[in-house]
Amino acid sequence: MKQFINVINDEIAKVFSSNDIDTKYADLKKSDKSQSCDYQLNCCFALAKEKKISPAEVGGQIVSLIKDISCDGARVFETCEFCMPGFINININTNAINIYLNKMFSDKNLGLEVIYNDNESSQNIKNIKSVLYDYGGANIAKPLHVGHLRVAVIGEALKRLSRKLGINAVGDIHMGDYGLPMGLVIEQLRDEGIENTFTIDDLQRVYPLASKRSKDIKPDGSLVDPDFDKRAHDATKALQNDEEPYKTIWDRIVELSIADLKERYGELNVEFDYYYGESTVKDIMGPMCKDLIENKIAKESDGAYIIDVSSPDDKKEMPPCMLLKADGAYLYSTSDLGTICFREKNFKIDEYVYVVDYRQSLHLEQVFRAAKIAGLCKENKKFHHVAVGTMNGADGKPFKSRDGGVLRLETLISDARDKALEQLKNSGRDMEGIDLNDLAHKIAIATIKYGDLSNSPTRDYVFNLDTFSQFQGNTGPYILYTVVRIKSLFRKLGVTEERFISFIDNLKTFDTSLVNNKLLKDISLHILRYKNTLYTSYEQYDPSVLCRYIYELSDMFSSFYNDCSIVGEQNPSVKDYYTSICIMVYKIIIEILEVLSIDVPDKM
RNA sequence: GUUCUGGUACCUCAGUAGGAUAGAGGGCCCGCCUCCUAAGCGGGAUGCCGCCGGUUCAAUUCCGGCCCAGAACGCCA
Repeated sequence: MKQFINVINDEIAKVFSSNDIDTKYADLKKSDKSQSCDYQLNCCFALAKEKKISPAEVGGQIVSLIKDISCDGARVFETCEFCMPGFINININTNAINIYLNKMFSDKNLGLEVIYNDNESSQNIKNIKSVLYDYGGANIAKPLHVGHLRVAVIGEALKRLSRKLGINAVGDIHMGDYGLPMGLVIEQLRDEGIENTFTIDDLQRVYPLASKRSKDIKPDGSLVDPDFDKRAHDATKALQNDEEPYKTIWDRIVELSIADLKERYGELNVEFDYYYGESTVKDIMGPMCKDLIENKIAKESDGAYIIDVSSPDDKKEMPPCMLLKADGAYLYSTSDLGTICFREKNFKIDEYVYVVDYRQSLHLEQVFRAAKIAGLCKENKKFHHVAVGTMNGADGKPFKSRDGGVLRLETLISDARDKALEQLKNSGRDMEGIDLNDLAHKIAIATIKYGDLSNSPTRDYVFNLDTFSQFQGNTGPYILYTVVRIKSLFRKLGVTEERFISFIDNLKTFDTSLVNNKLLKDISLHILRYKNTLYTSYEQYDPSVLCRYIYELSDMFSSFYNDCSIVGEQNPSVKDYYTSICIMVYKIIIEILEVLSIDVPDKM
């Protein structure tokens, strides 16, 4: 189903083409001056130049050409006039808006269809039918910290957004589950004699201990415990050869860790389809490297093996991708390339999206190029790196715990929960029969996730719990509050989901002269931009577009809520109209919160 | 050193296919509950859009240079 604004643009384009005006100018823009008009057409300057007449003359001609256009039997423009120095200002007819709203909400999918069948989506995403999101990066045996928050939350939202648009999307956590850290942990567990009985708490305690033990040096620069470091290396190698008891211990580590990760990510409503890790590709890397060396794709350099990934039309210098260390050991790039092999073999993917810290931009660029050069995937395979910025503290530096260490995600969530609980208690509201802890958790998650998602993914942002917890402004709690108020209205009005459609049906025939409310018109026009907003968000890999959209919608709705008594409205026809506005706002916000994977309580 | 990213209100940030008086939120000041959740709503003050040049009828937006901040740059992941 075509979007309202595109329907109008198409009508304008028809008129333009039969009057020798380039149809590219049939492009309505939301007006910056929303007080005076809804949309504007900015083509007068360009056309004036083209046709060598004044903008005013062009404007006058265009106005007379388009002012009477109609769609679905309804006149589209209420007003359409030229304004100096060169704008055409347009007000949309409310009746046309209501007819279109009815059409949109009568469609169970709100007018969305599969993106690659859609004549409105841009060329570069049209062919995308399946996307794999790589967005976890958690490490086995290590607790999640704030650094894991952004990628998880953004990745999950992008994955769900794809699905909303009919694209087959899968998420892979791509765990760090192999290599030296494993050897360190295993040896430490063995030293403590708990290699068969350890718990997840033991693991999280042991890792920093073992890491420190292997690195501690004496004043003269030599290791305090060289034996331990060597044993850890040996254990790592033994594990790679599936030797016992290392294999059994490692299996237990993985099992406990995945269970814990599922629970932790679950608190954030983040779930992965696959818990693959570096170990998944351990048997792929060897043959892959051998093959690349034999085929001269990887070349020897200072004992190591590298793949030249530079290209003649590079504007910047592009260092080679390193495949093997001089001692023959694998690197990050090796496992990333192995992972591409694995995914190509086991999935049918049109685009790979890596939601990973921006500091890995160069590394990933090298890997993507190397994969193509090495023939691990097709030359035209699409790779995209969502270069995620860091979450900073008030000082503008990466967020730290109070004592200056890495802040655990758990701690962050529990701080937010405490804050929510405190706010609930201070609100003086009747919370009879409500599970306060559950509610506080929902608010906390909304606070944290929305705070993160509402910022541009590729930029650093300042995390401030006090700001994010507020009920004013573009915050999670404010959005939740808006939805909860609408839910409360539905209870008062006796409106249930099943009855939504009957109210929507009334829109078709509603006598628009009964209500002359600019706010309601703005809300309606905003709702009609839903599809376009999802597309923009998808094309830009940016969930903050969705946040801004529902914030604006919530903001307008709150004003409406304040201005008009909905439950108390006397005219039944107007009351139904108000109700349908509530329903539409509610549905849109709920759908987007589902994409952002933020739960909404019934009351708060 | 090379390359990348950013510099917009006191703070946190949008925005611009070049265009009409540059936008939000917080904070600050002033109003609004006999009425659906006031954790809400309305109003107000606040800007050399980093600096200098160029292109243009028009530049915060495009181009060039510079300054400042952060980041990446072969044997860590």
